[in-house]
Amino acid sequence: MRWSQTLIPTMKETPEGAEIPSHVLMLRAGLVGQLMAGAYTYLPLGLRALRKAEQIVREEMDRAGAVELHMPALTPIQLWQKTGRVDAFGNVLIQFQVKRQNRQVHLALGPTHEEVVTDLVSRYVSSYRQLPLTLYQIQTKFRNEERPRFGVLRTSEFLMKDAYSFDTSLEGLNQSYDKMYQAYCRIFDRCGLDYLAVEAESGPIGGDASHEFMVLADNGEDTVVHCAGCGYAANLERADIGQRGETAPAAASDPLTRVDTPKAGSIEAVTKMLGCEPSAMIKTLIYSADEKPVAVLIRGDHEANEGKIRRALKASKVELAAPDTIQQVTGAPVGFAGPVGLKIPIWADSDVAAMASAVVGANAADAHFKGAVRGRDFEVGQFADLRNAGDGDPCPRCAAPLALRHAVEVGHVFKLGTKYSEALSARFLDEKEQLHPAIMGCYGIGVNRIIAALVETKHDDNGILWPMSLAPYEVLLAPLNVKEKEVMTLANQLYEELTHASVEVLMDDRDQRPGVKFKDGDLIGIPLRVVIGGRSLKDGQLEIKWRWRDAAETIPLEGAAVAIADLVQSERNLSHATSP
RNA sequence: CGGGGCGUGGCGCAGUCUGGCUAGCGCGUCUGGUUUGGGACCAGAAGGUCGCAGGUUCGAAUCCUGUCGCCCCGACCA
Repeated sequence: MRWSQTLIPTMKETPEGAEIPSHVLMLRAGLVGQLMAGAYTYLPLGLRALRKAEQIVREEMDRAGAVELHMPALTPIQLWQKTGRVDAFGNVLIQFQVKRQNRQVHLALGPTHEEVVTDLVSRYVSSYRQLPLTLYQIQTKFRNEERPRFGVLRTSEFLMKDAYSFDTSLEGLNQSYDKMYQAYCRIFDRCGLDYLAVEAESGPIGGDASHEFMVLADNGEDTVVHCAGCGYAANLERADIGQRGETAPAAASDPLTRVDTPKAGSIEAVTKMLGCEPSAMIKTLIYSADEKPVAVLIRGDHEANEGKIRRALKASKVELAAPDTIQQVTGAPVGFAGPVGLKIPIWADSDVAAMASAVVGANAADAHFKGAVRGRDFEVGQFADLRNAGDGDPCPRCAAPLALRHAVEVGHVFKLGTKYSEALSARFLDEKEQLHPAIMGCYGIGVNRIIAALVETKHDDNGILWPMSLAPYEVLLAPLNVKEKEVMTLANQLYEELTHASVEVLMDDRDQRPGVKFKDGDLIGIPLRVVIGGRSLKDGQLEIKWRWRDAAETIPLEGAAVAIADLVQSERNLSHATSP
């Protein structure tokens, strides 16, 4: 492609509103353009990178035995009603009605396709002989994000590879899952991403096992917990915490004292007023577990984890109680709950066990207790791990300190079980003529996020550092002065030769000064730059430079196309190990 | 949904507090010329409903009311 004939609107300055590197660079390099919040046009350069990521995903899915199909993004609302996900998705599901002759048709844009694919399988699969089967598609998904952000990292419309496996047994599911897991590793390796496969919460979608593929990045929305000692890695939502000293509280001599804490309904306000540390306080959170109130005690400097609470209580639904429930249960407004005198079941995080005496809410407006001692002033029904891990907490496997890191989720695999196959009657007959729901797994990759995560993590001060596998073009041909006949004759000849050798070449044929071409070239990050003109040409040489190296080299003009094509080929063959 | 910030030629900004000539600056664009190894220089030119609507005023980019949009923090996120 000749630069003058395509659209690569590079920008010298950072557009207003772009803050994180991927957003800034994708806009500045002319990869994407914004239409509105959460909706971006993929410009020619960005689309090429996206297509490359898509193709890598497709190749590895095919290699893993998955088969591609394409389902409609337009779906009937009834399908979502059958599985109860109209409510589960809520405002995220984009719904609308259209008129068809004399009736209204209620539709939804697919945010994911468990329903559609399961419905499909229920129509065509009826025998164990047809299973296992893994179907996938690469398609635009629609989710009405409450708040799109971070440029292309979180948008309302995005390209997703979604795969669904159907098996006759749990062993089968495990095999299908492992195949996808391995395929994901190959995909992200080929894309040159530094990723971590972490244990993840499978969420209300159901299922018993789940992994997320995370690219570590400071601007990532997710938090993962990682143990450098043994390699344990998990999403913060899911991360277990190692053994904590559940020692009995020291016999405290402090009396239980009621103190006035007017309007201090938060940990921060109380610590300020009483001059104590958050770690000397106990937060008393009133949850509604399957509609029944329960108190959960968490040390003041810790964060409650609803998933852990739900599992500990063996409840199917847990949420913070409504203010009026709290008022009714504690006799106080939100912010002043405490365990002393509470009549509902009391659970506590393990760390609460080791607290000698604590500051707690007094179950009365504008009041707290100092010197509350477990066993004397209140009792805890049961202890469990109910909080988020923190930096330095012990690893659940090896007890080494855990580290918290931000990350971008690029892929997610999980075992679904039979939730959808039961709801939508995707059943098969086994060899004993028994009817069973298919056992499902589902596997997603955010294709746009591959690109955004790559840019986010692989750049320098001058621009993007594409790996060969995702680069919009492999070679940037830069004739320094397009008005010199000799230079352009050579450039055109090289362009033709390289193109015929199946090298993807972008030729900067703009009538611009060298500085402009170099700056733009670095910004868009094409791996190999070939300069024609100037000093080197006088000596019968071309200058070549890898984007990620500081120094340029020269190669003889004679046989240059072959030499460059060889360089490109060898770089293509490398894994990401040597590219950035 | 709560909190904060911002809307002025294609891009980045000043001007708004304290209303007052023809709305400026840098980049980019166009024309002509000189240049050509890290975002050149000279001369000339085009390009604006100051987000939108209403109000106050002799007079509004500027003050008031409403509204739309974008960004950030938080809540939410199968």
